[in-house]
Amino acid sequence: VIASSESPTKHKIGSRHRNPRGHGAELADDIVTGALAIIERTGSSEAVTLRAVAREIGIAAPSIYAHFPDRPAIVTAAVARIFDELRAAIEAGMATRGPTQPVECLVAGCEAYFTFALRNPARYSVLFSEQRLADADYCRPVSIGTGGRPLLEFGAESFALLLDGLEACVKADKSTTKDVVADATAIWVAMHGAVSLRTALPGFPWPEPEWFVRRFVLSLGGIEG
Amino acid sequence: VIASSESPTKHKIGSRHRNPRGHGAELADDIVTGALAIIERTGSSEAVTLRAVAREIGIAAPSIYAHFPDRPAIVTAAVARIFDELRAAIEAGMATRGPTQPVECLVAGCEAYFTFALRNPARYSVLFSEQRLADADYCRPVSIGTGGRPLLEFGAESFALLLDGLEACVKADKSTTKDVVADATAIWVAMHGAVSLRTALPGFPWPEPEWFVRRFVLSLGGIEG
DNA sequence: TGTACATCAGTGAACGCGCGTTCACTGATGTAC
DNA sequence: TGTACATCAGTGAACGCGCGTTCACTGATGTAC
Repeated sequence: VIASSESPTKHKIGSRHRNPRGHGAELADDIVTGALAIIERTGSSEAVTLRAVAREIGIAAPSIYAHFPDRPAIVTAAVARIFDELRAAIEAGMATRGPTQPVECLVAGCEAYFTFALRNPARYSVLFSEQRLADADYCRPVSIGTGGRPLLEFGAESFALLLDGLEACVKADKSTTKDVVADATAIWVAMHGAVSLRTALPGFPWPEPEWFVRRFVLSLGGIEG
Repeated sequence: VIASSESPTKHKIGSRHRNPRGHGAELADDIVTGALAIIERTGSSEAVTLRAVAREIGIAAPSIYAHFPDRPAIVTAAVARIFDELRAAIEAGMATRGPTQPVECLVAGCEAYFTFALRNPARYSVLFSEQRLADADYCRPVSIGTGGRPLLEFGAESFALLLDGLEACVKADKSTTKDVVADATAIWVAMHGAVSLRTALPGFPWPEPEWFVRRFVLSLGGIEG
């Protein structure tokens, strides 16, 4: 048994320095970052075990308990970060079009959603993974806000961007939809199905992403019907 | 340590009789049935471990190796059964309409798909689970048959029913689609997104299934555009 | 200024568990001679 | 008809692994007096 050399598989053991006094909470950020790295590398949130995260960032496994009560809590924190990245991507996409082009603005936002999911398949797939949502407890009903808008716990801002985008089309007489929430939901689920199946079955002869997005937005959004 | 009483958690240990000579292959069926029971109970194909299946049907774990090389092979066999149930459900749905009602026939088939998924969420969720598809090896390209139809390894008959249904609408001048395969794909992914998100987020204020199905089929299929 | 003490930010060893997999085996049933 | 043998359909014990979780601990840093 060779004991002196460091194992190359445990790449980060000892690479981390103890946080100075009063900065202990910074480890929580590192834990989430480690979890994201594992999700990225394995493509699955199942691989985010306490021990794997500890290995990833070079700490002992029990140290995690000071910051997270259990495994799902780590994944939930990682998901919150991913939802924030997604929202930022959609906002950046929509910002490429001015308020005088509501249809193109909506399409650009949806294309940004699609592109984010295709470029970050591992990150995206965790967001609405049944596995994860069963671990966390998302069976309780979503409360409803003004205008019949559902108040989601996660992804609320992203869904609001979609609702706002479609509503802007209605106000500019570009959409004939009678139920913005229902039609936005239809656009969302269609895009989700497209990206998740595309990721799961990369060998299938998929249409171009742009074709999908435009078709979903225009057909399901009641635009140039 | 109490050793005499049978543990109530291992409900089926010893409940199974050895197959008669020449009927050893029948255990393979029981293994798949056990796997389906576990999928149904846990909602996940991850829970289908060799030991869990063995426990379920009352055999020793190593007995499985005579019939399946590894864990994913069991799940794949279970998935083949589920795809067959799905195809039968779609066929039954489409059979309620005659060939003179191609649009309603297509809608009925898609409603059957939707209903199957909502009534059997655990079974359905395994079919296109990224987890499972990563375990199996579905990254290789799907070959293309006549008319640009993809030749899927699983679910081919179900997808063919959708293609046939939409093509019948085109032939009856009910659909203006220019690309049957692409539009059928759009309908499929939209329905998949709807059922999988509905299952994952039961608390969301979802529209009625019938509304979703009709909207997807008519809008994305180029019917009464 | 010195020193005892409290707190913080973690660690290392150990536990019991379920897992995939291997190995040699068992006992019933058929078959060749 | 008897009997040795081959085959079939499994079993039971054991292995090493990674996991969540617990427990008592360590060592540096700040603080009260």
